[in-house]
Amino acid sequence: MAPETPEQSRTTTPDKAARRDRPYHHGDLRRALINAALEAIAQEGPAGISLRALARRAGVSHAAPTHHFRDKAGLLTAVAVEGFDLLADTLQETAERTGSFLELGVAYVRFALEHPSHFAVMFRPDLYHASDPEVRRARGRSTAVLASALENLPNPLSTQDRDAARLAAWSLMHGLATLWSSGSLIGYEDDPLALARRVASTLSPTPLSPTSQ
Amino acid sequence: MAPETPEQSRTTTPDKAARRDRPYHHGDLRRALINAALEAIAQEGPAGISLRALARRAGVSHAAPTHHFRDKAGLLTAVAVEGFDLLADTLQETAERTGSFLELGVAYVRFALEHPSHFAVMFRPDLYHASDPEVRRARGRSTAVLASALENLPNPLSTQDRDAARLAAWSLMHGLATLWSSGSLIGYEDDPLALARRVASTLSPTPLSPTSQ
DNA sequence: CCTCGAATCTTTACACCGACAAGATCTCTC
DNA sequence: GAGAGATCTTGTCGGTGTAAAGATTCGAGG
Repeated sequence: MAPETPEQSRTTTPDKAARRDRPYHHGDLRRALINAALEAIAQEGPAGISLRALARRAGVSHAAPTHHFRDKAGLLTAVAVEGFDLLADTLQETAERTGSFLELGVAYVRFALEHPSHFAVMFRPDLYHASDPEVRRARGRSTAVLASALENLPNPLSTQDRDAARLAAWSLMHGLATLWSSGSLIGYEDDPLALARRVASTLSPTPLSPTSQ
Repeated sequence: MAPETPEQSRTTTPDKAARRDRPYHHGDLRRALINAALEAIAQEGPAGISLRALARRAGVSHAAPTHHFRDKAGLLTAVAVEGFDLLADTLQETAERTGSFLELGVAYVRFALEHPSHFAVMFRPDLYHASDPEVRRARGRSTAVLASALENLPNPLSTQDRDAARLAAWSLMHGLATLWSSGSLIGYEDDPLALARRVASTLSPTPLSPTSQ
């Protein structure tokens, strides 16, 4: 790595390189740090990241992150907030588009697969400031969307215990996503989304929703 | 803390104090470190523990753990092994005693509640040496017991897709246990075992097994 | 009993990390 | 265009994981 090029090109590769001719202000260090964190978490897990390494990766000094996130937990708090908002968006969109109970479960698992770094942080409140108002808001939105979607859907669940049924649906998909992302599902087939469909069908015996494949 | 008492009392409180008159060899440092780790994990999570703090707690120098566990991940590997063996024992005993599908699920959740430190490590392979032969053995035993127990039980599940049903049962209880221990279940009732019963009943609509309360 | 190798523990050292404080540089508003 | 505030740097401190080398104790074989 030799970023000795003295030309004043602005943001040719804004993500990866640590350029020395960078202007004093990074431009969007906050986002760059979050992105670097997401990449690092995907590779080494949330416990393996270091603020200093992320700062190096973004081409800033080791103390630069302090001002954007108060501390390491602050950075992971931002990741959790982003994750819960993303999850809420995904669930809402899926519920409105398909109206299918099964597809909602699949969407939950798909979120865990497509955003593994977010998912690895969100449900680990010991890693971030769980009582931060932003994270409370985002988490609340996420659970609210999930609850209302399960409420308004044609219910394949035995209506005997509505609360238990909702929690069962959530637990089922969360458990599957967790087991998969922890690598505990070796020996099962290798397509987790197909697994999600088969598992979700166990809860809702309706053969297939006509709204989607 | 001033353990300056020069009396040569041997092991009056063998667990907690860091006594200076301790014999050069600890006696069972390995177990003491694991126990200290379990306590610390229960309080601060697996990410918050430090080998040096555990060594202090056990009253030995900071490098003493190296010989028993190769490194920090080695200590957590031992915790994971112990956890998987404990889980296998619990599940087997429950299956043989009650023969109830519902009770098996409840036992899974109960294990997560009664051994939170073990549970917090077991399904986080980025924290330990997941390919260690001992942990492979213990994990394999655990899943084998679970599989065979679900196989031999009177199946309340739709037999259409046996594999999916087994995975669904596992995912359901694992998800519930995970969500609970991450504190995501605020707003539900406060007894997780009762929750487990209600959730498990969602999967198996048989009202109640007569073998247990 | 005694000796010597191996197991266990200590001491020392090094690089890395998170957090803090103080100063440098840039930006933006009035 | 000047100053206030935001952003980043440099320097520092205690703590941590790991490795190497030395001290102490145990235990097996003479």
